[in-house]
Amino acid sequence: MNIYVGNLAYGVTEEELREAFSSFGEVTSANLIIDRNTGQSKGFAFVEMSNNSEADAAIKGLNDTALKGRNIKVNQAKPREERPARRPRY
DNA sequence: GTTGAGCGTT
Repeated sequence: MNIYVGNLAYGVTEEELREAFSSFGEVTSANLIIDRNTGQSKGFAFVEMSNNSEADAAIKGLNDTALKGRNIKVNQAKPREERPARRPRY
């Protein structure tokens, strides 16, 4: 179960996300999205949990709750969009 | 400041 976490404060880390979600169940992985160009957080992240019922509980329990001073948005993540591959010149 | 990456042809 992949979980999308948006509206994050820039100061939030993957560890903090993992801790927050681990209180609802086992966190398989936490992935805080960082802009590759600026090196700054994009303000959202993805948390993967092994048990989907626990994940659902985490979504309900953490959605729209304060984290580092900002209310986070938690939802089931959509499949990552495949980026257009750059192709060789004709 | 809300849906992810990087390799740098996948």
